[in-house]
Amino acid sequence: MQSIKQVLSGDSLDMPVRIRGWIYRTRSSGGIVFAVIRDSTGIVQTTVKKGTVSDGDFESASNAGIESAVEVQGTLAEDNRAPGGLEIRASGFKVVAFSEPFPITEYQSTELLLDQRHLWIRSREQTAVMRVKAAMLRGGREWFHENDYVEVTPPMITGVASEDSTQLFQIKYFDRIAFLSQSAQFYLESLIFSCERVWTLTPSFRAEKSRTPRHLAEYWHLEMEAAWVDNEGNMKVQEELVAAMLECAADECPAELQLLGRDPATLRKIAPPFDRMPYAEAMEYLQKNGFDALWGSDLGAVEERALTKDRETPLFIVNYPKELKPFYMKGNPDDPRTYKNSDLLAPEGYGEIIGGSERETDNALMIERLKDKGESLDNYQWYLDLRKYGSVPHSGFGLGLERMVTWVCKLEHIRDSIPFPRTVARVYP
RNA sequence: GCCGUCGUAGCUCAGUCGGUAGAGCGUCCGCCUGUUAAGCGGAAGGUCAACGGUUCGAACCCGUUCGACGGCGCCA
Repeated sequence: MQSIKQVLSGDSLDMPVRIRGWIYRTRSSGGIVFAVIRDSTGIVQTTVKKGTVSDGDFESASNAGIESAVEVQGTLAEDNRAPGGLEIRASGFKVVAFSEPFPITEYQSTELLLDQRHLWIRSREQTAVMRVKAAMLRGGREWFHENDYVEVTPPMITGVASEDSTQLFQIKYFDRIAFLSQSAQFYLESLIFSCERVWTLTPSFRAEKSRTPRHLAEYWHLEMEAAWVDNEGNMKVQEELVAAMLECAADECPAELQLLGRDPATLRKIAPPFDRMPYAEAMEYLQKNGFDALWGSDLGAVEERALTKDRETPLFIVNYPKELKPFYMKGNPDDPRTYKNSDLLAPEGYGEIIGGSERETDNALMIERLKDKGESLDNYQWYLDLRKYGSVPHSGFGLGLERMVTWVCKLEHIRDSIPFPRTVARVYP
């Protein structure tokens, strides 16, 4: 048994081959059936002629509809009438399982594709996205390994909010209430005192009622935290990691990227260092371009698009005003109105993919900020402990994996970057 | 939370002025030995999202509800 990719790329011409997979398209013309077969690696046309195969096999081929599981043996032949110029001329055609009429046909609405998600993920586009995502993850994991980071496993059930607590999913936890994690950051910060450099990949849950092409209620969060690293060092990690993920995707999935409309060469060109633009400068740029960009206002989707739509490489926006960011970021001595933090914006207008900062080490400052926000200190006691016992400068960030995939795969909506998207309006299938 | 669009055959949609419900694709049957999500002939397939109202008469006008999608804000 061979994969379709092996059959098409090897030296199988005029040789006997055997494949198995699912019928992708089928047409018949009396005594000849054209069945295009799909497996996880590609598609190829097979031709089944009456008289060339057994009558039973011919009847099977005639009756098998789209998505029927089949096993075909035959000879690979060159033929310019075949899509792609190669086809398998069958000597045997076995149906492993006939398919009922497939619900997804030529015309599809968004609603149908979401309702039939468990079937739609068989599509070539979705398959390509999954492979690109896997390659990106492998590139990232290897980069962390080569740079002496320890992969750790924080909890996903938590009793404390690291962001706005209205955005947490509540769960029943025995006889009390707990929350689904929206960030592993506090746990990673705890772990740097032993491992020094840690990273993790976990699901994060956000109960924001966001209805946009950039939000999921459940997404995969790639987070890193490292001791002895300042904000600039934090950005170096980000750009090297992103470049490593892009390189692996370009190396392992050139065909998948092409299918999705992404030229792998544009990814290979992206190398550190990425441009750094202070928040203040970004606001000036926006004002010159007709935006009402006042100091202290956040960058919305439109602003992020304006800043990056003509760029081919990601852009760091650094030193945001304190009122826009959470309490645990390190103050910026060069401009006390701001933090030592960065957001990384994807190019081509795809928006924010990473948020990170150097962390505050002064408990008094953090307590003051929490009180200003009206937060109860009780939830943060263990976190504040971390600054009492040998606190060190440290930094970290969180990367929204699906946001990065959306950019890399040129997707219109983040839901296509994950097989079973969880959004405000949908938990099925 | 706010703004907007849409619910008609399995799917994608049309449906004029309020007057007995339409097409293409898919399915089923028949024909076809080079098709490119083929072609030709035939058949089956409908709670017009739900409920209420106006009217002699409602897919169409009005109201309510439900569902889906698009956008904003917030975030990764």
